[in-house]
Amino acid sequence: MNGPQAAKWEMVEAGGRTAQSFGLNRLLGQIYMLLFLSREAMSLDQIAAQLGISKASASIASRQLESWGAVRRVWMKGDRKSYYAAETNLLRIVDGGLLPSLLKKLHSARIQIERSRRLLEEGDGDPDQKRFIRVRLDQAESYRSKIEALLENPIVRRIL
Amino acid sequence: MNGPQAAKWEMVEAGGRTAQSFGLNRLLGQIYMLLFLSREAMSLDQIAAQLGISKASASIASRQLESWGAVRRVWMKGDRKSYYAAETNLLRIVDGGLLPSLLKKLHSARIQIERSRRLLEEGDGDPDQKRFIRVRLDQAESYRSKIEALLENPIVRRIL
DNA sequence: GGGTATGTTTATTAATTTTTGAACGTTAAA
DNA sequence: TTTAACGTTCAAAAATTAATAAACATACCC
Repeated sequence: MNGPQAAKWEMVEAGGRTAQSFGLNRLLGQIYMLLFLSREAMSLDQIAAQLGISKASASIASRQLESWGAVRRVWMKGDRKSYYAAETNLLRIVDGGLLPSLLKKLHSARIQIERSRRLLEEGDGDPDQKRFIRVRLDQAESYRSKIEALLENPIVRRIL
Repeated sequence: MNGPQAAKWEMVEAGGRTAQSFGLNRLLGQIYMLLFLSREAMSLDQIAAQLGISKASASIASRQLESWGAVRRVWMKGDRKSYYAAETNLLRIVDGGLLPSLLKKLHSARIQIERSRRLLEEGDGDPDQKRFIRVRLDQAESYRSKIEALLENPIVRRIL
């Protein structure tokens, strides 16, 4: 194998391992890295062939990546195939998928804490126990909002 | 079920769902939340009983949490059982497990990029192709180091 | 020492996730 | 209107991960 190919393959494997280390499907990291290191956009067949996987798997994983904004579809004139290209701008990936998804989780965490607080106050029980849970729910909400503030902080964005 | 119990259970379930949404074992979120909302530390038997799981599962998950610094073992005088208590200080969890683990991943990413660059430069191949891969590896390393800088930035820590 | 209460490991089972080939639907060319 | 080239969906197979009971190890008590 020549230099570029060897380097690319090494990165593709590392991408797969990294994805797995975050609890994601290995293919997500592999496909992203493959596209990141490809000069031209690739069709599903090309992706599947390069990675030795079925077209079905390539299709599912590529659309997953697309939904996160990590990859985009490009159309070649005079070709019905759809091609995928990596989004190489980190901020665009962050804004287009990662950040919204984290903010959504933080939002539902807030809703959840509110719901629990309601259950706490509406039901009865030992006052001391109630007081304790109340303090902890407040603490949880305090951390939650700090994390939210962190994600939305312009200083943080500017570092990337 | 009374107020505190209902509120607690609601949070335990939410913790499990949140853990799963990050690709983690559901029990990790459930146990942490159970301990976070418990006034006293809990033994493995208590944890297992409350969540309706085996002691083996409770043991494995609790130690996992402990290794991340999210939970700590406390010893009660005159009791051979080991009890677990939630670490409720977010910064301590971040410093004691989360951050080190992310920094470790970033470190091995750097090693990986270096290895690929070596493979690229040592092997032969089309010069244009080589140049392209080189640019992308540089780009990857640039993003990697920015993320590292972000995680180590004191402003970021101060927000939490 | 023998007995008991622990936590951990292990081998197995159960559940979940990933992967696939084949069926399907769609589009556009022939 | 066929036919062919696609991408997607689906049901089943394969692989992985989670959960368990039982065996094991350890520390403590008598």
